[in-house]
Amino acid sequence: MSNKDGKPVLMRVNGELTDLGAATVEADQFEFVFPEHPDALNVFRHSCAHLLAHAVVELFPGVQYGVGPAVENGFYYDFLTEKPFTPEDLEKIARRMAHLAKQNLPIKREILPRQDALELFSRKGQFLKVELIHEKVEGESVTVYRQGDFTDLCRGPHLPSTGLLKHFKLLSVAAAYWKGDEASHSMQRIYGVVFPTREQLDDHLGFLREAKERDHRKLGRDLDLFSIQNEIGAGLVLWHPRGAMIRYEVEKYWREEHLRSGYELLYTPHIARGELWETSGHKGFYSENMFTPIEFDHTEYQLKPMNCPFHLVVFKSRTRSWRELPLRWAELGTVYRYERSGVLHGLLRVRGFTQDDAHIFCTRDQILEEVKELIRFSLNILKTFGFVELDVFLSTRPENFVGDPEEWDLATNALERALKESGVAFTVDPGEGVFYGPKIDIKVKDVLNRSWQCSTIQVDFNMPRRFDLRYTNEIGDIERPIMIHRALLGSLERFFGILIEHYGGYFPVWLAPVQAVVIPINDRNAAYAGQVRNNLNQKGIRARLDSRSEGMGRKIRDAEMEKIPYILILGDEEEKNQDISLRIHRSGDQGKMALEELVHSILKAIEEKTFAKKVQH
RNA sequence: GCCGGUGUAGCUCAGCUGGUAGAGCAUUUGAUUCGUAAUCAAAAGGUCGACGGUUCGAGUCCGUCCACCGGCUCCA
Repeated sequence: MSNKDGKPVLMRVNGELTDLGAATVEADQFEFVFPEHPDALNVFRHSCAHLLAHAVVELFPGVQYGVGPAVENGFYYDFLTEKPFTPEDLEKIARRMAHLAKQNLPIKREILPRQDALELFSRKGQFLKVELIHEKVEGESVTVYRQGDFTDLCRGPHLPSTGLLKHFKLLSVAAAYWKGDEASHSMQRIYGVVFPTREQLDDHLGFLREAKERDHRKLGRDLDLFSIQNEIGAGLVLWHPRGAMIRYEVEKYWREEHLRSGYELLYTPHIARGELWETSGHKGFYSENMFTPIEFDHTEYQLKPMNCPFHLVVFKSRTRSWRELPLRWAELGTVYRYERSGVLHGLLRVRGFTQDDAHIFCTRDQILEEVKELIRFSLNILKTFGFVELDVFLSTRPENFVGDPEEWDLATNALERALKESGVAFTVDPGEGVFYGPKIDIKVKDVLNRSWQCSTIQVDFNMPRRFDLRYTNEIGDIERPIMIHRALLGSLERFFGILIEHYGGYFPVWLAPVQAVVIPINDRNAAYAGQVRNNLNQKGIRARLDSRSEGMGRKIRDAEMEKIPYILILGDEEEKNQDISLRIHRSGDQGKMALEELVHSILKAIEEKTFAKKVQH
């Protein structure tokens, strides 16, 4: 079943992965790489992409193959074809791949003179490859890999033979542009996964199933949290009572934490005059994402895509002293951005959303401390939601930028130092900064180890200049403040989507829309059950009474499916002793206990923002 | 926006080559009063995504649009 037969599949020579068959010269360092080694996985993927192309070329004569790399979770290969592939085609292709793998064809590296390679691919009608050689290959020799009758332009390395590719699955087919260019050919991209062992493949397919089960669009409907409907419009979210409850709790926590950390809150309108967006520059560089202006009273108004201009205008509303800085202003500001129809995706990509925005106005000298504080603050809040593993990126000056390179350096150094002094590991993303300044991005990892962009911290010299912001410094001179933009959760909609998937719909008690359900076993117990429910409500616990004329089993089942953390079951025995029987979702029966004991436990879980836990007697 | 796919009851899905719509779950009502994941029965529920066309007749064929899904590109 597995490849654990002790045979190496690659070599590492002087640190570089190479084919087993490669001629070795003067190796200072040399080791064999076995299938189980993580380095081998990308090669498995890449070789499997070749196998895919091999099968497609055999089955569909006339198809041109483009590029087929290994990617994060598997591999793909792009094909230029008259007719798009159908799901049945995929099955057929997979069968052919298995057949070719079974033949255990040797995969051979060959170096051809440039001219020969060009002729070879021209003869086969593979003009995309000819294009690639012209564009990408420098020098007079071209490396190709050959397996059976199939030859592909490739740098390698590859597995020694196709026989190792046993555990793969083709997942989907989608369109992609040739070389990512919208103006170029539309290609058919086939995605697949491959692993050295059956076990790993099964694990991965299990992961995909799990991810599908957790899809926030499905859970949002099943748990009645939110909807997005045609009648309202694409990308516009309706928060149903249960989703709204969760949002309310998130917002409450968010506000409390901000007030505790020296922020003040702002509220600003959803539209503003067109001139504002000219001053801010958004009309110029952001117009693609802005909705068409509205005109009334001979004045143009614009639905806001950003909150920052409003905050700048508040800053400008009177003179500011250095003694006031830093000013930390936060707003849950709802913005509207036009997104191309094809990119909308549940709560993760919408057209109207509420940013948990904040702008910090400070002096140059304060940037470092403010950023350090922002990092601490962000990590602390993300941790509350169970996001402990993070990927942090520092994005530096892009090619197109505004402002003074010296300011850029100042800001970039401040960000870098803040990260280092905070002891946060990070990766530099060169040239990925916003045009007005460098930024720190924080991506959280959810329970399925998937990465989601949430927080962003951006230093901005540009906006304060455009709005001519000033403050008076210690010696009475006028200076321009620096602005730091930051979103922590990103947007409430997006963050909600991430939370739903992270928790799989099983929210911690403080967020659970319904925290407890009371189930009377018999109509005789209905009055007592009502009392218990009221008692819980009075303690601030969101409890519901299930008084339907249904069996207990049914009510329990429904409560479990609704993912209600605490299920209280009351029959004659409980009523007699004035206690309750507790069931915790996913954990089952917890036995009888006094109501006060349970209330205490629930309130503690709410307070500590944890999941429902077994009660300690 | 682009490429491909999809759109039938609140949800999941049947509906053959055009002849006038069906199941399970959910809902409502009635019966049932039950000890840790589905009690029984009945009823109700759809201008078949929208608009236009072909046809004696369209859920089914054609066109346009809308939305959703998988991607590309872009992004909170």
